[in-house]
Amino acid sequence: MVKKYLNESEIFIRNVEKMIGSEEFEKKLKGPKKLRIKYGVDVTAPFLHIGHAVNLWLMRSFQEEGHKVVFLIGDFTTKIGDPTGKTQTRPKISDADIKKGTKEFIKQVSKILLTDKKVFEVRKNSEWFSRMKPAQFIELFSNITHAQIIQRDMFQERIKKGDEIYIHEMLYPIFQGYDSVMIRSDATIIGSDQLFNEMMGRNLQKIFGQDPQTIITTKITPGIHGGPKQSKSLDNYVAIEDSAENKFGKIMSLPDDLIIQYLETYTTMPSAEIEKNKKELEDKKINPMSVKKELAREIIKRYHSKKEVLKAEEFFKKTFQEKKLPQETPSKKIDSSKPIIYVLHEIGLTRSISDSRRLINSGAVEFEGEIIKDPRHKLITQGVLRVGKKKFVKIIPK
RNA sequence: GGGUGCGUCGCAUAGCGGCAAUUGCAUUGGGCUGUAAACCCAACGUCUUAAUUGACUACGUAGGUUCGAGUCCUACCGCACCCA
Repeated sequence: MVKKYLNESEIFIRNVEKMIGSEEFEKKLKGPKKLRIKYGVDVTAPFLHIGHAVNLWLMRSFQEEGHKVVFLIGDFTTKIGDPTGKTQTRPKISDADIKKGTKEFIKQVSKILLTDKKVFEVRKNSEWFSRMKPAQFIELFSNITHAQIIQRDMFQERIKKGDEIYIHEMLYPIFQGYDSVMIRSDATIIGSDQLFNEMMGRNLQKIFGQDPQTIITTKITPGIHGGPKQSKSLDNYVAIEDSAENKFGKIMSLPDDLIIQYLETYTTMPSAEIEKNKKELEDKKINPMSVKKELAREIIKRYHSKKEVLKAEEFFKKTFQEKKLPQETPSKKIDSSKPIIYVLHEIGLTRSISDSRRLINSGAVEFEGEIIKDPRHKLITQGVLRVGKKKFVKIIPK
């Protein structure tokens, strides 16, 4: 156990779920050499939310002690397709896409990680895989047995159900594992879904005479509606790229019973203070809303300046608590001769004209604070159009 | 290879030949609130009309029977189970 390390570091205690190879890890940390931390990414989906950020903040804490994060782009393996996901499709991906994705990814990551060359290194796994000859691949595969691969729970499930397992899917973990060998990874911080693949890394590292990497998995919290973990497709995330205002709003819509969990996972608020909040919430001494505001401030300040945090809160107050309209909204030019029902659809506030009609009928459409009930109403003056609680567009008629 | 059953709006589910199609969840809007939960109401294919007016498109795919087909028939595709 790395009790020592764990006890010293709150970020560890709060966020780490499991650690494999902790003894070696502690030894290495005590040694003179700086560690190499593998961070494998799929740059075809350059999208990070605060759930991903938990891992990144951990990496950051290592960087601050001089350890290096190796940002590993799985460009070669992307072409195979990771069976971890549900989809079987293998999109063809061009070098240009990879370049673009990498740039975007690093932009988002740099909100958290240091990108100084001393502690940040970018690599691609095509560097080694695309140079390997068939014979070398066979040689690599000969290190791993069938039984080792199919013990993976996902494969077991498929076997039970009588579903197919394709050869390339079985090879994927080997590729990902070999990456650890090639970059001489000392540790990697991952979500538990990647555990199997990274274990393969340990296997291969041992075979190739290296110290196996330590695997650190982090705890997962539910998405902002309380259900499953944050993901893009479920639209239940707070993205790193979201504006401060947006982050604030999303956090305020969080169910009450997640407040404490979110404080622990996504903020650096001292544990003692969290404990205090928890108690006061339980005893109903404090309004959950005010704790939630605190939560929002704490999360946002990790990604934005103090000024922006204040601005976001101000925005929230004005817009939602005092029901005033926000000053800053996207603006769109519209054709003033068209009835509102069409305009709504054209500027993307509604799905279809029928949808516009429904929303108008249910009183969801407001212009400058006045509910519009007539679908044929024409917008001839400039102003803010609002649909539902959250959608605003400033319109400029012409 | 042979047999049986099944494929319906995101998921799940109903549908004796007259159906834009039931119900639950999810979603969206309104109310109550703290852009929380719970709760109440409503909507939930597209376009059109002053108006549920009118039209078009939908029940795995393609044909057929019928005034009329999600519902019956045939073939195909996909899925599940059983036999070999």
